[in-house]
Amino acid sequence: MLKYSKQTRLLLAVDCIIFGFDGEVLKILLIKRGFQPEKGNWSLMGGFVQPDESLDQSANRILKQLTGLEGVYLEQLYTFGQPQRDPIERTVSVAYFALVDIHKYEAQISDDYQAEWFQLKRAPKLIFDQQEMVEQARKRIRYKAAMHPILFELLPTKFTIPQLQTLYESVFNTTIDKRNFSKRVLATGLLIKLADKDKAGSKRGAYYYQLNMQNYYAKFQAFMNFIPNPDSL
Amino acid sequence: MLKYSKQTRLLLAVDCIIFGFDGEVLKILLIKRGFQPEKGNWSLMGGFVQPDESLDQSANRILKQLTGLEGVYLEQLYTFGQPQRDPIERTVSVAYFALVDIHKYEAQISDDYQAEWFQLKRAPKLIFDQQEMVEQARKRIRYKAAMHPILFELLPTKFTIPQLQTLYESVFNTTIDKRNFSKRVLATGLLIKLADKDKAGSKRGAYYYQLNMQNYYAKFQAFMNFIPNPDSL
DNA sequence: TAAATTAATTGTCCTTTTTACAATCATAAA
DNA sequence: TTTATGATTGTAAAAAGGACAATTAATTTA
Repeated sequence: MLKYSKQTRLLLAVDCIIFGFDGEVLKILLIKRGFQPEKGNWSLMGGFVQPDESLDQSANRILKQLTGLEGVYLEQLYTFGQPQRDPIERTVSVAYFALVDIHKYEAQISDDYQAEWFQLKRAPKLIFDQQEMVEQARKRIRYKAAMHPILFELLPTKFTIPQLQTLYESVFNTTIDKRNFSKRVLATGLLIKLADKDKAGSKRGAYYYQLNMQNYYAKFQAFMNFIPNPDSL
Repeated sequence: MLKYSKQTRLLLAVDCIIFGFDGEVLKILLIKRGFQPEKGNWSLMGGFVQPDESLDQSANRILKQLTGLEGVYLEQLYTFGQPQRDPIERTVSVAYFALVDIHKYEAQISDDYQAEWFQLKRAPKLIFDQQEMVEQARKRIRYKAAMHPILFELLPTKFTIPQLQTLYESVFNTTIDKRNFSKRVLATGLLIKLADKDKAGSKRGAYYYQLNMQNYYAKFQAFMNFIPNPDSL
């Protein structure tokens, strides 16, 4: 037996929703699409799955080709397959999302590629069904971040607790009591206090912390509750 | 512009992992594969995505064609795309999982189709990477069921609290204190106590309950915690 | 040099939730 | 009537969560 001869073959694409944090607000990375249709319009990083690569490989390749990003947190999100989602030809797209510390890759991205960070709230309209993809990705990171320590992927190696809190407040579009937040975060045993301070944000300076990688990997699948009232995810 | 002319097209399949509960243990539905390769071996319900149907439609069609099941809880799980997962020809498969009350469809399935229920723990080896699909599906329902009232989809309209507890214990492979379990479940406001009893399980009989559908749909996306120590998902 | 400013850091009390734990009830069978 | 079986219900202690504000460290300003 050689082939499933009577079946129809389809185009398969990968689209990547890349979230980034700069210390202030949550952003997504968009690119000016390089081919027709919709050439020149803002879109997610996308491309077609090649015959010899897995989906994960495809997502990583596309990410690297279009942005230079490598080794970032990347996770399959959902597969979108409405027959008419691409007007040119039926294309099923496997969406991935990535979490990136913006500053870490700042120079690289802006110099070499036509990609640009947009505030998630103020991003331009996207092509095809990509708006829906972004919305699902946003829901997913809220969902995961409410229980798993996933948001650390968006921060630099050294970070302060106020920075961490700003990130959570940004992702969940809420405000959290400072005392309760630091109490909870420290109680996880995920943070190691460092000797030096970040003096950028205040006169007094805030102590840097880094992840306890042992505990981080051990607790990554565990449940925790960083968010006060997670009913509204 | 007519087509993305230079790209390779792939076969796209859908595979369905169907979980069922009979009041005792958690089961999955398998079928004897009807075509080569691996014809006659136990496999998930699968088929190729047709040119004009969405992925959800494809999953529902395949489910109905192979088992007669219709209108059951069906959710996209993950997309599997290792290049060599199908030895005949590269096929990417979008996996779905379904939750079914076994007794409700018992006659239908056994009479009309070559499908059979197996205890999840004692299921035969499956073809290709379907073992991995089942494992992922098992993880997913644990994950979801720990917070969302999804397991009611596995029960008949009328059920007792001991039945519900057996289901949870079966899915999570654990034991739960009876008093605490019923306290929690009743506290959700999801259950309506009925007047009649199920006398099958005991002399005294256990009161039937049914879902309060209002609250059910309202709370389906909400977080709740049915499982004492959900660290081990 | 002192005062003012700014953000970081820390603690307590109260409420709610979770957990551990066992006696009683209803019914059919003996 | 007694017995046996599973269903039902309650309480106290512990843990977690939530509301709430004063103090500290360092720079900037007066």
